[in-house]
Amino acid sequence: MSATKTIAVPEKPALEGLELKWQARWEADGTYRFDRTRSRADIYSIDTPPPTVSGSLHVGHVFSYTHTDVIARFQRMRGKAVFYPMGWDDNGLPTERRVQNFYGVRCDPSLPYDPAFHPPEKPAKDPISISRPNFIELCERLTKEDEKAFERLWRYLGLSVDWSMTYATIDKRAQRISQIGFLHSLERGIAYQLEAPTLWDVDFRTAVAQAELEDRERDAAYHRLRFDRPGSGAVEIETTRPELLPACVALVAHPADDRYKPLFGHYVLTPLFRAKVPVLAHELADPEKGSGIAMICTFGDITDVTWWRELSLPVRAIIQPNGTLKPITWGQQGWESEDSAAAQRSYDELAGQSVTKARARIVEMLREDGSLIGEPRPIKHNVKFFEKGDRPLEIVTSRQWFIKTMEFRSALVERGRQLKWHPEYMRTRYENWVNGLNGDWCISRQRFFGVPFPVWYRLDKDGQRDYSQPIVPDEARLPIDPSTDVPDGFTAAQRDKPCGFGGDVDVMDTWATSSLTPQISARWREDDDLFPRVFPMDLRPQAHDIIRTWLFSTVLRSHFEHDSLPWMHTAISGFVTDPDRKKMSKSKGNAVTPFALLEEHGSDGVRYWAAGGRPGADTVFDPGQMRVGRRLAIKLLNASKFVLAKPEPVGRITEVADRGMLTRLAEVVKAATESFAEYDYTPALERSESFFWFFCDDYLELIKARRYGDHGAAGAASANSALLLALDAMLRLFAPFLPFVTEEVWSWWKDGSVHRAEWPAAGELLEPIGGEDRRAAEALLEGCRVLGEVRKKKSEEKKPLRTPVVSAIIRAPRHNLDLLDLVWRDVAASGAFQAAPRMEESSTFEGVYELGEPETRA
RNA sequence: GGGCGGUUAGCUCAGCGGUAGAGCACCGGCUUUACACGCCGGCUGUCACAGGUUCGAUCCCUGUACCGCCCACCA
Repeated sequence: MSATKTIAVPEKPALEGLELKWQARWEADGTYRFDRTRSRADIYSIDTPPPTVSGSLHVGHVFSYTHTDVIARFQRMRGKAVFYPMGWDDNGLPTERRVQNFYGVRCDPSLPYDPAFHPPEKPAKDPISISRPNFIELCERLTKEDEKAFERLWRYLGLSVDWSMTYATIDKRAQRISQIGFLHSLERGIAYQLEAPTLWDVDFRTAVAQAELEDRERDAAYHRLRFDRPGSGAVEIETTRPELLPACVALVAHPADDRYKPLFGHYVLTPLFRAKVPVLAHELADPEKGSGIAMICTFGDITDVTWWRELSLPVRAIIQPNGTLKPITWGQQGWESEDSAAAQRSYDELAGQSVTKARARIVEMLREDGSLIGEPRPIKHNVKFFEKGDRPLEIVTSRQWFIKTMEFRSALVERGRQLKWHPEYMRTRYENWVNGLNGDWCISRQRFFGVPFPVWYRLDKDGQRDYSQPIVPDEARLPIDPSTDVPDGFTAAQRDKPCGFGGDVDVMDTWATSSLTPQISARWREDDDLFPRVFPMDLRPQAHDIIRTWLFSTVLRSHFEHDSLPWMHTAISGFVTDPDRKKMSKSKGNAVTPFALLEEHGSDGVRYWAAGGRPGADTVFDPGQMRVGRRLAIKLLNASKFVLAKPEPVGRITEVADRGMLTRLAEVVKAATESFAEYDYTPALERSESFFWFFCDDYLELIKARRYGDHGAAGAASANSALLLALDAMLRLFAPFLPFVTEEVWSWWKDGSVHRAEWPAAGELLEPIGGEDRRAAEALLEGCRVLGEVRKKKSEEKKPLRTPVVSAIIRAPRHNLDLLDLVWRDVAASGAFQAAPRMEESSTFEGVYELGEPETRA
């Protein structure tokens, strides 16, 4: 504990300005600096979520980052050296999109770098095309500014981050570690490259991963189409995507479906295009759906991919990366038709069109042709979208990098079971996700602002790339950019020349970097002293929406790379919801600017509201709770002022009320410590808070007169000593939640920071009174009960509280009367009893109080 | 379709085998030498519904309904 210094209490304590005052002091004093000389057992390390800097922070961030900070502060006070870095997620699509809009530019990788380029003051109407290096410069420039704004907010909120340890997911270290991680995966055979049907966003023109999908309900329609059977009759199928008819390669029905059994192995002709396609059997076909027989196209959805693979079908791909239908010459290899000329005529109407336009056109043609049976039947159904995208995903065949996940699913579930989840039930989300994986993790993106794949390919004499044996750099060279760096043994002049080399043009999925945040912040393969001190880490805090992405991928990478979990605990925050239970978000227009909130309610007030959200629980945005928190902080100022106003004399704690109060506080300390240790910070706050209000409203009122010396020096000394002990402990109990006000009060009478002080222990409160005093605690409550009765009486008679009680009869069981006797002098003083009451033994509780006239004051 | 949470006072939530709790809101009072950014007091509930276990259920079990979320191969 810090030494007591000269007490200096401000005349009018206030919350205003505490945020700026104390964040500056903490920075100057290095209060939250990580001590890297400590051993692993004495360190508590946190894998802080790097917020996406290309958006603004919203109240949800304030909420969940407060949870982490509360835990960090508790661990620090328990004597741990807390490793609490901050990262910025500036890598990836959100930044690209923001840069495009902010500066009015588009990246065109075919353009050369222009060193003289400056973006216009205001974005032009039509986007300016700029080179990839110019584009990346703008990304870096804008994210730097965003990061500054974020840091300002975090400091104002009071996050006890060590600001000397920041990282960004696009910085050199993150690039290097991402590339090392990738090369290790390549060596281990975990990473592989494949040309295959891939989920594809036609607006961003990139592959995306399963984890980045979301379902959205869209209007669609069933179109019933007739496929002729050469020679005899026809088959009718239903489809929501008639524009994919030219890509149809087969029909499929369930093997047990008697309606279609006779057709299996036979051929039918597609309408308009007259392509001969087989009728096949597969168990995924659902007899209940549509007509019970479906057309397989390459590719309309993931089921098509499964059928195509399992039934060994050919490819007839028509969707181009930009989402339009590609030109086809009918009659050639792979595009056979019974009537190529007619097929060509029909298809020419569609080629070059977007999916939507092609659909409208083909429906007209099918109607004219007579192949459309009846009219389309409108339905609503769920369609897969890239979570950041605006148009439904397509499936496009392309060459991508993958990380194996499918064959490790059971090992990954097992890792999830080793991890301690807070709350426990969030583990189910993880297991659902792992068990539901339907393909390996696609980690390559056809974008610009990301970590490049550190590989090159040899070109043969025709200039064709040899993907079978990528050229990789030594680890010492990393990070590299294969589009500008040259592999060993080649010269720059050989780039993209026959018999020369070419660089991989893709960048990594942002999660391929984010999945390594523990390694990045712990400086893996760079600082061999630091890494083992903090890794595997203690805590991963995050929100539940990214269990399937960030949490999963981090567990995966650590499993392969270190054969361990990346951390022991994960604390999952809920969302902030608006009063209608909807998630608050910018896109829904209901988000609130966090800085304004902090200024209005004070950071401590906002933190108080946030700390009321238990791990995992969605929490309603509630300014009312922020006001309650602010009130609590103000109360702390004033109660502390009272305690510190006259802290003399001190001495032995002999009075029953004082001993009872300390006994009760010790219980609170024990309970708070236990729940905090289980990452359940909310009850710790609740218990502390309710004790504090009891302390102010009842205990202080009870002992006030004695404390002023009305009953002699010994009584005053007992009160003062108990008050000081209690205040000291309460400030520390509140310090993780209300860092500003507790530090302010601490500074009035102690050296050093409350945030470096030791977490309170029950013993420090009980030792001065010779151990727990249960009887005193009960007596204190008994005194409060009588005091409450007197207050009620005065309130009912609408008289001031200082109105004297001229006579009283108190009826209660013997036991209670004895207890009351122990604290009677304090009760009499605070209740303004003018005479001793008549105590009557009774099995029930009753108090009869006769009030006098309040003294008129001069 | 599978799963996970939830349903307690007007609102936000705690409690989780022994006669229902807090804060906010509301109503009524009070210049009380820490605080009017305050203090005191009051009002408010078939603890979603139906069964079961138990001496006793808001709490445990089964089912139902509704709300939120996650997952799924939604032609």
